[in-house]
Amino acid sequence: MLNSSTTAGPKKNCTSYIDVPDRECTRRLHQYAPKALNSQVQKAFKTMSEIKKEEEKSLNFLEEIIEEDLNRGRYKSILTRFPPEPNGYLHIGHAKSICLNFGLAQKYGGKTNLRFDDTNPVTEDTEYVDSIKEDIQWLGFKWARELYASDYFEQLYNFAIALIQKGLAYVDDSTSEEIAQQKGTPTEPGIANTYRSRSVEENMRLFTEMREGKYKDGEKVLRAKIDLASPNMHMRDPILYRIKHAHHHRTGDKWCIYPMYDFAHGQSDSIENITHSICTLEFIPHRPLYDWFIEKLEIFPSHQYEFSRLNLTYTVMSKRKLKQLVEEKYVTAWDDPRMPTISGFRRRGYTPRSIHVFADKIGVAKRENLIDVSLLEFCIREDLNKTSIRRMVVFDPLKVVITNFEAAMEILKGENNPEDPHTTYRDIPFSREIYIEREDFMEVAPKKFFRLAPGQMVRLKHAYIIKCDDFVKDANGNITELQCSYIPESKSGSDTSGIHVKGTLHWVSVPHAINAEVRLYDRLFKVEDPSSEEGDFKDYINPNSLDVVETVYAEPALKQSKFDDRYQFLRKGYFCLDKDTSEEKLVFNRTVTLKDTWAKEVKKG
RNA sequence: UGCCCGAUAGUAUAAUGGUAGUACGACAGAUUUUGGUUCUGUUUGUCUUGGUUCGAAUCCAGGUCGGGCAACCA
Repeated sequence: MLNSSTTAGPKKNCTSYIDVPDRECTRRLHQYAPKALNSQVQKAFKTMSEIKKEEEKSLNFLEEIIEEDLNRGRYKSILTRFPPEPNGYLHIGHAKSICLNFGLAQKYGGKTNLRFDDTNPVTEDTEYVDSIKEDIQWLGFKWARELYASDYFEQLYNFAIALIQKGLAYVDDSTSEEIAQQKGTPTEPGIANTYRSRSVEENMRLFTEMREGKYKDGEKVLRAKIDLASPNMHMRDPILYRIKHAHHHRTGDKWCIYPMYDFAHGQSDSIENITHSICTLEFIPHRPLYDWFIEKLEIFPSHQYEFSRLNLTYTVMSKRKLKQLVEEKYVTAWDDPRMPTISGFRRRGYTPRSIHVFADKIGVAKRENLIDVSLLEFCIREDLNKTSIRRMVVFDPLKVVITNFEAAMEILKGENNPEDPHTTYRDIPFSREIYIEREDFMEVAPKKFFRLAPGQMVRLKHAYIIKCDDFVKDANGNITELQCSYIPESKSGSDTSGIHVKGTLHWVSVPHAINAEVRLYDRLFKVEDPSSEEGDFKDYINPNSLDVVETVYAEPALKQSKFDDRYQFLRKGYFCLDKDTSEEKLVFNRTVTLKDTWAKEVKKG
């Protein structure tokens, strides 16, 4: 017998017996290593703990479930599905679900079906089917099979017949108001009507006639016979089929009865042998029904698991609200770069990789959340910093004359991407007249202003150090021109001047500049969580979410811009070409700004 | 006031009875020919009250707060 005081704690497995001294050792290292040990030991210690972390990379609750199912031999491989209703465009919340469903299958060597939940013909359209497929493909995922709930209409109809014959479904002639009333409330049980006791034969006849089109919309429904007193409202004889004489985008006019979500989704999962049917939290109360159909029909037991949907600060995420923004012209379209739709992010310049990383970083859990949009911005900056092509573009020009520059022009070299060790270079023309950003000059500069001011020096990126000798004002007192001298020995890459300046400015040569339009986007809403505010969410729309600068001045290399390219306009932000670009005009979208600690400094005063 | 779900730094997310950690943010510093990047450091947390236990974020009970459910929507 072991001493109970030493064995009482650890249970479950014996490794904790070993863990205790190990943990104690780790604790001591934590306590003493930083001060007592030299840096090399600290480094080694850190590496070890990092390795440990790699190995112990924790699983989210879905991964845990799947691993257990696989380990226990419940399934040989997993099959997930992404089941959108084609009644709108996909948003970043769907991207989370897509990354989850496809990502889980990839991780565990399984597959994922794309299944359109097209059971309501009046809201759905092929336009949406196409956009959904495009968005998933853009994210880089491949579905195993492209399926439609409507493919199963005949099968689902037979399931309904089976329930009727088991005495588990009946045709109800009540109006929707009557049904709602008879359902009771969460605190009062529902009451049965006379239709509930119809015979199997009568139900069979009536349901057949429903299918044949003998009745008008709303005249009859098929209901499951479960429990009108259930504390779960979804179990109070839910509607299975309703009559809709409507044209379906795939089945045309073949059907005039359509299954409800609850009668279609679980059975579709079952027909496809989906092992893990993952949906959002609001479907939790539907799960008993999902299981009830599977049990009563004795079909493949798919299982439903729920996770919390994504919410992002300064935007809205419901299809209904997004639709409203489009229809009421608060934005130009579903793919307006301010929209949180996948197509909006795509047009704005987000990369699939940045969205994958984002989806990974936010994790998966079952609690309500509101993710700070700065995390998404971090993800896209991190990606674009490594991959984007650097260019110089002046948005608000101030002319600078380099008074001692005598040549007509000089060609300078600029690296296309300093983050890339194998970077290539482009030519940048330099001349006597250049534009700099108006905000980069101040007549009277505060202490920490590292830019141009009378008598002050700055470096022109990829070029020379210049000194501001004088400035010219017009009649209204506006500064119209700067007169500077350059230091010939200070050329980038071969600077022998010995001069050190704190500021570096982007610029373009006046005679070589090309024009473009840039569209600067800000958050769509003024408040973090528009949906939780009083009144209409549209009252909180940011009126300055779009700032169009019709003419900016860009270095000539930008003339060769391609739609797939991503640019960093030095000191300005990340940009990409917009589809509104024409022969006459280049149009760029600002994907995201650069981090700007100077702006913060200024704000602080 | 029925049923269901949830609660860990500002925001997310780990720790599965034994070190409360990570990321983003914020702040400070170093580096920098982008006030970018990179690097370093600092900051802040287990909803509450009891109980079980040598030991509780974790298990149990009560409470509080948040969310969902009464569509012929999904």
